[in-house]
Amino acid sequence: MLNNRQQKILKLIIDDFIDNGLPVGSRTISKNPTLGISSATIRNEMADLEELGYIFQPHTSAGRIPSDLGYRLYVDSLDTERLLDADQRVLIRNLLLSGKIKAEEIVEKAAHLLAEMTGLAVVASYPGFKKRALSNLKLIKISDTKVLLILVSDNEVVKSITLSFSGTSQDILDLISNSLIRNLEGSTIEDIDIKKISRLKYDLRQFENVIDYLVPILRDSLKNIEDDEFYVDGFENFLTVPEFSNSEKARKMYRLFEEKEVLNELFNDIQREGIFIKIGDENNIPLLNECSVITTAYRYRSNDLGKIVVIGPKRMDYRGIISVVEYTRNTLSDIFSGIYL
Amino acid sequence: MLNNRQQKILKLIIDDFIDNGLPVGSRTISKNPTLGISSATIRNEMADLEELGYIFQPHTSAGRIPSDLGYRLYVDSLDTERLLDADQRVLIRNLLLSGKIKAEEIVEKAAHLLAEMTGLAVVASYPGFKKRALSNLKLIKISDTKVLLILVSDNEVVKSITLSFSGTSQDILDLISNSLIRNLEGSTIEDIDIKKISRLKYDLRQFENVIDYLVPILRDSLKNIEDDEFYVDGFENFLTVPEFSNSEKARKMYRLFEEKEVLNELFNDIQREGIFIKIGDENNIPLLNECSVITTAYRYRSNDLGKIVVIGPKRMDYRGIISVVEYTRNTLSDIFSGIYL
DNA sequence: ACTTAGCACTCAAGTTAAGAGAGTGCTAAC
DNA sequence: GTTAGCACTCTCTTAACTTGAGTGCTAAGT
Repeated sequence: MLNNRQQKILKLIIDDFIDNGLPVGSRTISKNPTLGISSATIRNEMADLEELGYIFQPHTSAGRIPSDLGYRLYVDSLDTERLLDADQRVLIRNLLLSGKIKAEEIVEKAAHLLAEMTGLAVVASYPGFKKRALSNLKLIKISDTKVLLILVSDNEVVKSITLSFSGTSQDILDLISNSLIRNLEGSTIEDIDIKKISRLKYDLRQFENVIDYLVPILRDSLKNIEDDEFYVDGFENFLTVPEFSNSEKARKMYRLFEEKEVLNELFNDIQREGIFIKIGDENNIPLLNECSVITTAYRYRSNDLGKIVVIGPKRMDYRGIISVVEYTRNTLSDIFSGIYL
Repeated sequence: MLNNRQQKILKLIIDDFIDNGLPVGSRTISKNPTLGISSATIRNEMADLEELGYIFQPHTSAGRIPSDLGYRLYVDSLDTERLLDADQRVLIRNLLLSGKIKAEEIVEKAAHLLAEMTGLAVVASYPGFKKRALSNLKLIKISDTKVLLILVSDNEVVKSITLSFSGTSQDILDLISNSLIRNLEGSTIEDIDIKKISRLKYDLRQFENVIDYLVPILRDSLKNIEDDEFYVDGFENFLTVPEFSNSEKARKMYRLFEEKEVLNELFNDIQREGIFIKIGDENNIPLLNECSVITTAYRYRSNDLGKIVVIGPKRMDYRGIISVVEYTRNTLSDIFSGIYL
C-alpha cells in the first residue's frame, strides 16, 4: 500500500506529533537527514498520505496530525523487542516482589507501578472469584447479631460477607464451618446452591433449627458476591492532559473509573495474553474515542487470566508504554506461576 | 461592632455572592425592598465594611466579595434550626437504614449521601480500631504458604492480615485460634504484645515449634494494622467548581484525598460532636485555604466518636449544608446507639 | 448628621484590526 | 521525480478601542 518512503514519512510525522503535540509541517520533516528530500517533495507525499486517510490537517495551512488509521499503521509496525533496559526490568521486578504477601496486593501494586511509569490511567483485575473452587470457609462471630462469613478460593482470594445472624456461639459456628467446608470444598463458588448447603443438616442434626435459620441467609448472601475486584490507579494523570482538563470531560472520565459495568465491558474483551491496542474510535465506549486503550492479560498459574487495561490519550509513547506493560505482564505471570518462590 | 443595618447589608452581600459567584455591587443591594436606602448610602456602608475587613474588592471598580472574616460573621450568625423539611429527613434516615448490615457500610453510605446532597467532597471515618478491645480472632488457611488472621473488635470492625505461614493444617490453626482468643479477649488491640501472645505456649505445648514460628510473625503483623478507615466520596464535585477546574489544583486536591496522613491531620482536630467550620485561611492545610471545611462527629454507642469532614469552596450554601450534615450526624448517632433496632 | 443625586474615574472584558508566522498547494523549471 | 518559488490561508498574538458595571467623592437636600 504505502511505499517505503511514505511509511518513513508517516512514522516521522507521528513520532514528532507524539513528542510535541503540534501539527507537523513539511519543513520539520524535511530537516531529517536520513530522508534527504526537500519540503516540497514532502508536501506532495503528505498530500498523498492525507488522501489515503493516514493524516489530516486540523485546518488549512496547518501541519498534519495522525488519524486513527495513521496511528494504527504506526502501532502495527512498531518493534518493541527488548526496549526496556536492564535497570528498568530490575526495578519493576523488585518492586512487584517486595514485601507483598497477598496476591491481590501484588496486582494492586502493579497497577500503581504502571500508572506511575506510563503516566496514564490503569485498571487491573485479579482472576474472577466465582468460577474458582472453594478451598476454605469460616463463620466468625462479630457481635450478638452479626456473623462474618469468610470464603477462600483456590486462587487465594478471600471474600467476606457480614450476615445478620443472632444467638449462636462461636463453638457452634465452628462446627457448622467445619461441616460446611467438608461438604462444599472443591465446588466452584457459583455452583454452591441450597442443595449443597443443606447437607449440613445430616451432619449436625442437633443444631437443626440453627441451620434452618442459617441456610436461606447463606444462600442470599452468596448470590451477592462480587466477581472481580478492580484496582484503579493513575486517574489523576488525566487531569494534566490538556485534552481532558476540561472539567466536564474530567468528571465523565472520573465516573468511568467508578462504574463497575463500564469496567466490566472493557475487561470482557480481553481473552488472550498478547498486547492489544484500540485507538480512538476503535473503542466501543464513546467516552474513549479520543483515547488509546492498551490491554493485556497475565497468566495466573496455568489456566486463569488476570487483566490489565491502560488508558491514555491517543498521543502517547506507544513504544515505551507497550514495553513497560509487556514486561509487567510477564513479571506478573512469572510471579503467579511460582517461579520466584 | 456592626450596627443592625451593616449586618443586614453584609448578609445580603454574602447571600448574593453565594448565589451568583460575582462581586456584588451597591445597586444590586439597594434594590432589596426591606432596606429602602439608595445605592449611594450602601456604598458608604460598604466602604465601612471594607475598612473593617468583612468584604473586599477583587479590583477597583468591582463589586464586593466577602472576606474570610465576613464569612465567619455570616456563618456564626446563621440560624440553622429545623431547616431540613420532613421529606429530606425521611429520605436520609431511610437511605442510611436500608439494607446495610455492616456498620462501616452505613458510614460509607452516609459519606456518599452527603456528597450527593451537598455537592461537595466528603470524608468519613469509623471509630478507631486499635484502641478497641479484641472480641474475636481466627486463623484461616488460604494456601500452603499463607494464613489469614482475622481480628474482630468489640465495635464490630473486622480487619484481616495475610501471614506467610506454611505447613499447618486448619485443625491446628483452629486450636491456636481458640487459645489465642481465650488469652487475648478483652485486651485492646494496641496492647496485644509478645508477652500475651506467648501465653499460647502453655496452652498448646504439643505444638510448641509451630507456635515459636508463629509468634514473631503475629507480632510483626499486628504492628502494621491501620487504625482508621476513611470513606471518601464526592471528589468529582471539585472538578466542576471553576476555582478548582484548573488542572494543577485539581490534581493536588485529588492527591489530598489519597494521602492518609493529611486526612489524619484533618481528623485529629475533631474532638467533639458539634458542627465546626473552618473558613479559608483558618485551615491549617495550605491547600485548603480557598476552601471551607465543615467537620462534625457522630457518637458511636456511648463513648466513641466517628468523624465526618465536608470540604468545598468557601462559596457554598452554608445553611443548607450545615443542616444536612447535622441531621446525618444525628441519624448516625441514633443508629449506632441502637434506637432503630 | 444622614441620605442621596450626580458625575468623573477605574478596571475587566469584549471587539476589532493589524501583523507575524507557520504551513500549504501549485506551477514551472531542473 | 524533484525542487525552488510564490501566492495564499489560517491561527495566534498584540494593541487599540469600546462598553459596562461599579466605585468614590462632592454638594445639595432632609
